[in-house]
Amino acid sequence: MYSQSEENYLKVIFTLQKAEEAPVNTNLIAEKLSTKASSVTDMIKKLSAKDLLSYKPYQGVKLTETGRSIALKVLRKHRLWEFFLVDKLHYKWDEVHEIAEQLEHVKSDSLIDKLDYFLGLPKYDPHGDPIPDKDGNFAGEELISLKNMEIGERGILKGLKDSSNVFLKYLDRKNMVIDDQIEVVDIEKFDQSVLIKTNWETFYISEQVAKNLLIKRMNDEL
Amino acid sequence: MYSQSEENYLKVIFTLQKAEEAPVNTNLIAEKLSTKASSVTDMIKKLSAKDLLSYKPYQGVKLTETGRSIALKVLRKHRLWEFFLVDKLHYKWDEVHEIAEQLEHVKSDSLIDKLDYFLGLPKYDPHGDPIPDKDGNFAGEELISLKNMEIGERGILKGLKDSSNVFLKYLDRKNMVIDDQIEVVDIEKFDQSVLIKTNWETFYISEQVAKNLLIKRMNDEL
DNA sequence: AATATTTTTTAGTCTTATCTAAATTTATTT
DNA sequence: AAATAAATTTAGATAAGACTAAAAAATATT
Ligand SMILES: [Mn+2]
Ligand SMILES: [Mn+2]
Ligand SMILES: [Mn+2]
Ligand SMILES: [Mn+2]
Repeated sequence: MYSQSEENYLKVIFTLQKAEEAPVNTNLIAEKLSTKASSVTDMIKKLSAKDLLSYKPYQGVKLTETGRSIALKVLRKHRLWEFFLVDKLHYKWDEVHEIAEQLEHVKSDSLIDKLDYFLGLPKYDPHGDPIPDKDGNFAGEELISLKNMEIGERGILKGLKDSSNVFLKYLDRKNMVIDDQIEVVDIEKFDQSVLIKTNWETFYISEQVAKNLLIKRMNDEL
Repeated sequence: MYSQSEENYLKVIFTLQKAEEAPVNTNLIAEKLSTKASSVTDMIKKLSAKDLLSYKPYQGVKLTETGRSIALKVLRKHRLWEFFLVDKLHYKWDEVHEIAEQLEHVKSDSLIDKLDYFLGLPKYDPHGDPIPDKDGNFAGEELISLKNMEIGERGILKGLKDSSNVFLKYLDRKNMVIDDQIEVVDIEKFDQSVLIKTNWETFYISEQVAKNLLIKRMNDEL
């Protein structure tokens, strides 16, 4: 069994490792966990001694297979609980993260699989993030940032790069939800803002917003 | 916000205080929490400094109103989660306590009320223990121990004094569940064992078992 | 190549919650 | 009323996880 703190480190390192390919550095981890670099070094040593990650001083860390599989389990729990909170308790998508941060640490071999079944084996959490299954396999669709789409292309909003509450609330105000169809109508040369057309309206979003929307391209042949 | 440890102390002191009326003594708390008396003294001082209980050295402790209301909240959470685990995830009643011990410490003002509503505002947990409502009010029925019933009396099994897994499994083997009707057919003079009649069979239970079954008397006029 | 800056690690401290062993207080016997 | 036993508290230690300040290593700049 691993402590809450250990689990949080593994989870954060996993997501950082996913984003950048290189070894994950101390300061980044510290920032994501709102702690200090020295604390990170301490914990890194502990996790390294337990063979959950490999670590060369000053060279950053990389999860081992064991470390990765623990991180995936925590992520699975986090996302399933988020789904539960939204789908069954009718929370809004910007209200569930903090609660899931706590629920993800509940220890029980059977609990999460029973919850998964109860929820109908969902594939994505309320923010469009894929939920790893029992064996740690993701629903692997390659999503691209809306920023990388060209004029005329269409796709479906499937996930978010940024899931901060302030961004979630912005999307709420724009009435944008996961699974919306989106078409790129125009891209403003000056500031890279994007004119998009949803099922209901056509409006501009900033480059920063476009960057954080993950789209599943629609192949027009289907 | 209170730590898990603080919440566990308050909860245990509350239930002990309920059983015996006198101030709760150190050793009892230590035993219930599987810890040492010296640790209990330490924590007691901390809780006393926070005005959650009153404490005179060597004289045991008594919860303050604040302490009591926190204990009730924890109990409410514990029992609602147990209900969720049995009713929605289909756990058996002897499998839920350990998981609920963890879930009861999840912090969120809205979560437990939403869960309560989702579950249909249940009044009793799977072991027949009353679930305090939002304002800390119990469903107050006075239950009596089956041991105190007389020959010929009838009643309904509504709760257990002992909810240990070994007892719960015993009841499973006897096919006894909450809300069963029970009639006292005879009481053996020699060892106080009780011959009871349920809807399906008639059989003997030991005095010790009788002591731990809580019955709602059936007033025959209704 | 030498210097300056940034990143990371080490050293030492703190808090929370435990523990063991010893001292103290209260309760029970003789 | 002593003496003995039991319950409780104190004293001192330990472990996890965090922090600040200082040292060391790696990068970047002149
Ligand atoms: Mn989240
Ligand atoms: Mn999410
Ligand atoms: Mn329980
Ligand atoms: Mn219960």
